[in-house]
Amino acid sequence: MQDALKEQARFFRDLGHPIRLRILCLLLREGRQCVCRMLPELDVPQPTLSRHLAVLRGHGYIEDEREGAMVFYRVSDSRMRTILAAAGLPCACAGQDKKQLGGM
Amino acid sequence: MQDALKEQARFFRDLGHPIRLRILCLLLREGRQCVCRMLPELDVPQPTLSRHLAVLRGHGYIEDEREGAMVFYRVSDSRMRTILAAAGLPCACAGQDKKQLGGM
DNA sequence: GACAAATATTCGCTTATTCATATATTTTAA
DNA sequence: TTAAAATATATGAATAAGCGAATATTTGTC
Repeated sequence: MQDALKEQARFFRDLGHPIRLRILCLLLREGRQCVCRMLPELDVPQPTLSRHLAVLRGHGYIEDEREGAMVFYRVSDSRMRTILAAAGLPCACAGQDKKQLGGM
Repeated sequence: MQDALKEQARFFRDLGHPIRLRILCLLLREGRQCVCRMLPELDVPQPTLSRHLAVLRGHGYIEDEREGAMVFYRVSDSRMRTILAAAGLPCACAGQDKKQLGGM
């Protein structure tokens, strides 16, 4: 019962980092993106990006698909767009359409 | 420009604590509540509650009104109910009406 | 003014997060 | 099988966030 609360709290803490917010915004906008293209756009050290991706992936907010040497990520948590938009992040309002593209 | 992101991130981090989530849920449900009534319901040490209230107050999510020896709090951030509901917190769905009661 | 109730703040300590640097893994291509 | 590109993980140090215990502040009452 209290465990649900702890999980909700972790959810918000996971969102509570500028780089992770930028990753989510980027993915919501683009729908699907590989790390090598996020890297120059986000302009952070590669291990840093990778670690933040691991946090988001580890808790199920994003999913990865390997394609050859590249790994593509996309947002897999349906709450994400609504929450980021409700919080006032402009990124989360746009790109709603691209989400279906790139898919199977 | 990046400062807005840092502020958004802090917003989520501020939400990222079980006690603070419980405080917000309680206030959304009750509309307005004094610390002395939150205390038994949340069942945490008084200084702990006070510190978490200070975090929420300091960043403008809640507002306090002193009435004699008691201090009443209420949610002052309009995003809060939507966001907590979108994140799946059940508390945030109820009590929508009580918000106007207890007013001046 | 003295005291009690309600609330807030400070202090030292512990735990969690984050970062930078180095290194490892996986895949493609030669 | 060697090399290079893409991505991930490990390590140790720095910073932030948390708690309990003690103390301070404000208000009402006598």
